[in-house]
Amino acid sequence: MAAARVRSGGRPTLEEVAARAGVGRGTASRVINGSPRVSAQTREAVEAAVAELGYVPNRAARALAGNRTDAIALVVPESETRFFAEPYFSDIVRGVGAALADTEMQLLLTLAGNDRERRRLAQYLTAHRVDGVLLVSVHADDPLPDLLEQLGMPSVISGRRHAAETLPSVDSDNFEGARAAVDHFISRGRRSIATITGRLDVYGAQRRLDGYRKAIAAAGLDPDERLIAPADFSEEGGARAMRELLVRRPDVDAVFAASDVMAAGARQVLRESGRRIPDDVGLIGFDDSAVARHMDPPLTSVRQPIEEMGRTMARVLLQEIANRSEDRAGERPRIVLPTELVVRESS
Amino acid sequence: MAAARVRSGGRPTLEEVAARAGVGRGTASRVINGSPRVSAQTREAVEAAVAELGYVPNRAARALAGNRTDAIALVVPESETRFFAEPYFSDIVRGVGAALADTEMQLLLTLAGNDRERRRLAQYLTAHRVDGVLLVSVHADDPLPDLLEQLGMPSVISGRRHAAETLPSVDSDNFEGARAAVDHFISRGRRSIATITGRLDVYGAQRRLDGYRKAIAAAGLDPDERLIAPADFSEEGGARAMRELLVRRPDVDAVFAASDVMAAGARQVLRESGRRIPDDVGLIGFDDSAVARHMDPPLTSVRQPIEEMGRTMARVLLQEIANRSEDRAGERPRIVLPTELVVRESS
DNA sequence: CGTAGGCTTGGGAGCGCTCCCAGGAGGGGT
DNA sequence: ACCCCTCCTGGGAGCGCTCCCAAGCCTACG
Repeated sequence: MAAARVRSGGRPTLEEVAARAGVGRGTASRVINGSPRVSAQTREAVEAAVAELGYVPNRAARALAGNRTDAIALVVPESETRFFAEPYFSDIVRGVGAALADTEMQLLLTLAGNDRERRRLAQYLTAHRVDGVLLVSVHADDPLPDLLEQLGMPSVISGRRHAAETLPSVDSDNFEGARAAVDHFISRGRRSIATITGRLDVYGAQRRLDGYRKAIAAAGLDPDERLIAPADFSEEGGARAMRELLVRRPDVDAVFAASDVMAAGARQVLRESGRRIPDDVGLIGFDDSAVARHMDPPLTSVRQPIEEMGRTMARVLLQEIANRSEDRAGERPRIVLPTELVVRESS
Repeated sequence: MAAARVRSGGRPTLEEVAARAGVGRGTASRVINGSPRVSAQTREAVEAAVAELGYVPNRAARALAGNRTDAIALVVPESETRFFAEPYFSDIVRGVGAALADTEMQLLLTLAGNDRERRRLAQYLTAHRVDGVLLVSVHADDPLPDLLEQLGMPSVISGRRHAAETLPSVDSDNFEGARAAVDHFISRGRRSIATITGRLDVYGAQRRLDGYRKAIAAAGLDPDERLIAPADFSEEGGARAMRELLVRRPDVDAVFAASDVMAAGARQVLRESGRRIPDDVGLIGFDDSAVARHMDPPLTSVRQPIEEMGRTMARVLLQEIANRSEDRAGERPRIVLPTELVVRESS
């Protein structure tokens, strides 16, 4: 008895839609998944039935039968606190969200602070089945990317771990951004240009330093190592580095900090030392975050198109997922988006 | 041939675990789900097999068979931008995350700005099957809560829509918080105490106003309506309201703003008008957010235990879900958490 | 007029799990 | 010694869908 199988309560199933449209289950499925191998007439009938019944496919059933989940994870190596504090992450999420907006794809946020958690995560991700993973703010010795690669999980990384990144990646042009900042100082007649670096085990931080060096060298300035102060992307770290710089080279007349937050720390120290910005010392940050706009004076900063990076990462990942299921050989895209110097009063 | 069913590639299934442990599928399932009706010996054998095979249950299969998803949605009526900008949301998420940490429950963030989206969302949520929904920052005429209630979806609301809220809710004591703020002003000898309200279609904002009125009346002060300026929780709104207040009652000597952000707007205007805080005018905010601590002077503010609200909401929701599946009658908990006045220099 | 080939179509098999029933093994009471 | 419970256990049924095979239909061509 076919009718017996069509229960009336609860949510409609594919079977019910098919019955209503007077077609088979397979055909109904084809229509719903946009297969071209359906006659126009049939398609219409099924679509009508879907509308009338308010049918929405059951995600779990789909996942089970189709061996996919229509979900991707964004893995952030941070605690909730920092995740929400850093505008970087929210911009990424916004971009990813935008790229996924007209997709069925669902976004899972996964915060995993330490390596142990991240190791477990790999298993977890493959078991709970997401179709792909976006990795953000990964440091060089993170085990997760390799684990995911071994497990054959499509992944995209923001930035990269090192020059020979094997995963598909989306990065901004840290090198050129840094160079532009230093060139800007040079064009304004600054000569003792220092830099405060981020953690150098982060590839992007290294590239910013490379860009700084390149610009100094290209201008024929003295490449004094005392003008390079390492820090850790934190405000306090920026302040500490600035103090060192003032001791080592009191004549410094420009500082390129590898993040706005570090620039904020540096600014504080410069103030306390009685130096005026930009009159005595020019200051440039990196990220062009809200911090930069609200600083006093407003901070010149290298803008990264973070939201676009998020959008691009999502697109690349979707492509990777499609490639894999079609068994096509992927060519591991490695995308670099341009940065832009936003000039304000601090330089 | 039993062995034929046990494929070796891919992730292990329950069946494989059961075979390895030398028990039936049902028994293995019982162990994994912590049923008490298993002998200690059997339990050990299964647990060993799980460990050896690195078995992790397939979520989709579970969801399909068990008609549940082990996932709940946090629905935020905001765009990504505001979601990340407001510390309120991050605290809620942190609390919810904490409550869910040692659960299998997964958290889905769903941002839906307008009513149309929210209407679709109800269907979406029931179809994609989450087990329950957390609603945050809902305004009085939002269709979503009623829709969810009709659909029988367990839901918990933060704050409430009106005095006769039907959904389980977790709120902070807005009334007492406001009253404490005004009482504090009164105890310091302030007499012309104004308030800047939030959007009054938000129940909490209304209650803060009620608390203000109550305190004014209790102290026998003149309840001048010109001391009440409505705004919308935004910084700009706070500034605008403050300007109005200064025109209507230039003698104002204290302002209770229904949010820290509005207090920030008010502060700006007070400064511009040449008034000193707290010497000429006392200022108190609401939320005790980071803004309050970093303001100059540091802002006295009414602290809401937002993170705890998140934690409580999650707990209540888990209870609701459990109740429903056990068909127990729920008594619709309505929880109100205490607020606390954090006194700083601005008052 | 026969047949090959292209389109559509229906529906069986199976994804991995939970639910539940029935059956076997003990244990205690009379 | 017998019966009735209780406790554990195995495995069938089925969740709603996708995949895929085979069958039906039609057109076009020899």
